[in-house]
Amino acid sequence: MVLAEELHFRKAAERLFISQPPLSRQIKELEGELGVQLFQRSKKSVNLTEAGQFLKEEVAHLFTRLESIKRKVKEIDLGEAGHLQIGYVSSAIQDVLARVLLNLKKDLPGISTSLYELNTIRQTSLLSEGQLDVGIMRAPIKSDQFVIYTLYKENFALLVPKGHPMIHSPKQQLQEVAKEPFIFFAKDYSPEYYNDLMHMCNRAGFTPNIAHEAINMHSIVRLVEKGLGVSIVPFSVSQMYKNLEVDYIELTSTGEKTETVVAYRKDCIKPSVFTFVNLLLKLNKQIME
Amino acid sequence: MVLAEELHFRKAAERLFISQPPLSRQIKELEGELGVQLFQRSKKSVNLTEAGQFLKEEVAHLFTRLESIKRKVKEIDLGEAGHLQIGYVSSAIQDVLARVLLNLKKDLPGISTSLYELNTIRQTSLLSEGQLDVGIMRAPIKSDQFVIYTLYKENFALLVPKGHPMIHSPKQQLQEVAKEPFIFFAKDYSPEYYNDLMHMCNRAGFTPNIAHEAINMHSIVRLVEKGLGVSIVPFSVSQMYKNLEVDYIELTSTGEKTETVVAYRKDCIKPSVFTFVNLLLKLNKQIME
DNA sequence: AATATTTGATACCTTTGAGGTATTAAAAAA
DNA sequence: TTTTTTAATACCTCAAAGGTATCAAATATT
Repeated sequence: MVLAEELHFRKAAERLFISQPPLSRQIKELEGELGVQLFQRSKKSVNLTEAGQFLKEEVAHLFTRLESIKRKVKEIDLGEAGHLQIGYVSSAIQDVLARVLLNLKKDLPGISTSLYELNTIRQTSLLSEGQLDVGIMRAPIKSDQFVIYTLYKENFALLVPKGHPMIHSPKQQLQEVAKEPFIFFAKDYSPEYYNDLMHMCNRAGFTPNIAHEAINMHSIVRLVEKGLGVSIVPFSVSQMYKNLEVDYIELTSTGEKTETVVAYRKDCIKPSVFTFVNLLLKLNKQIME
Repeated sequence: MVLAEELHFRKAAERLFISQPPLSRQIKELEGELGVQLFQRSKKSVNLTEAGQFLKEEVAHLFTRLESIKRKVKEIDLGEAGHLQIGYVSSAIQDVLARVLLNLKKDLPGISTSLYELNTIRQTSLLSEGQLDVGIMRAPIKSDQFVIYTLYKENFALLVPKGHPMIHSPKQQLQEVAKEPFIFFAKDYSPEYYNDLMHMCNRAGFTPNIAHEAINMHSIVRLVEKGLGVSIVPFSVSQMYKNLEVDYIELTSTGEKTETVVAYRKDCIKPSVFTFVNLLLKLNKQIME
């Protein structure tokens, strides 16, 4: 390349900080290896042959490309580039997640993401298989192969259709809806969560009449809105569905709390995962204050 | 690359025909140079990091690209690829040229061409400057810096409008149109050719009355067709404009001939030029027989 | 549980080949 | 004619690529 630019053996050798003879030899060897004459030499001048001209242009492109690859490799290593497979539960407030993604897009455009709405069980298994890089899900997580950070703990809320008599009741205790049909998360789909709710009801002294089961938060709220029953949901869900015809009654007295966490594999070595989780924790902290 | 494929130092070293320790060192040096960890090593397994995975894919592309570049360089060297700047005079039969280009397109798609209709003078100067690789033009060429091959020698023909009385004349000598207006190639545009025609007329005992000058063959034929005069053209032109309302009277008795040649620079080193000229001469010979 | 085997890393030695020096032949400049 | 400049050649030197021996840790085998 340098000789192709200089078209002068001595000057090219100078630029390469070597002496002229080794350069002459290098070029000869290259031509021998390709089986193609690249330079037209005479005592008075050195010129590129057509093949040499072509090779010079192409190799210049290769070098440019190689440099950009090296830059990107460095970015990936620093967690400034990469692709993330992210899972989240439907009940998690998507507010923080959306902010994180906007921030990433603005400051670290090298990081791209794929998002999957998945329940906690599915997320843990996909994380284990390496199909998922990060999961935003609901505690407790039994496995010990994950690094887990709490995003927030919150009370549950009783979810009732708008105009339900209980909102005028003075005590607002869970027992008051013991006789009403309940809408739960499907048991085999999210057993931990199912059990949580069941225990709450039992402690309140009744076994709920489960009229319907659903597999995501949106369906539950819709069913309640249509008057098909009541449900118990994390209180933050009230932020997600403000404009629907439902009411939320925070269950402060039960003492039960639910915890949303972010998790990734202990043996994770994708730098972008750390970038993502750090940003998530930072923005989450800001929102919590 | 080999380690990224094998994910096993010993096996990779084996494939590279070196022992394992130097490979370990090479990888360590590469990682040091990039400042990025590419492999996740443990005693039980070797894996690519995200950065390593990216680098592997990109470098694989670079290698593929490099191979295709080497192939093309070899093709250029063998005259099987390249780009040719070709000049030709408007009076040359384009039949051979068209056949050459079709043959090239079919058998040597790596060779692309740019065609320029130019007079002999312009072609010789562009050839000298290196703006043109090959010229198809009319002899004589004065310069000694070209390799020149004769394509064909031919008689001139008197070009007259269809129905001109001379076609019924028994002798068909040039003198018979001495009084008629002539259409010539512009003198400063193609002086050699102009002089040729002038000498012919002089030898026939008259000085032509030049009513119009034109700068390409097509214009001349059109002007004659419209009855604006007569002209003298190479006989092969009759093959090019068969369907126009003109007649050609071959001037066999004058003894004057015109020669079409192909030329390129003596110091030409573009292999595709030789491919082109050889093909041109071969096809021309076939046509002449 | 004990032993054998396999793995990548380390230390140190060997040798190849990249680079340097001296010089030449030919062309260009003085 | 002399001097300078250029790329090529011959030969030498030494750095760096590769090899050998070995280690420590993890598996596999007994």
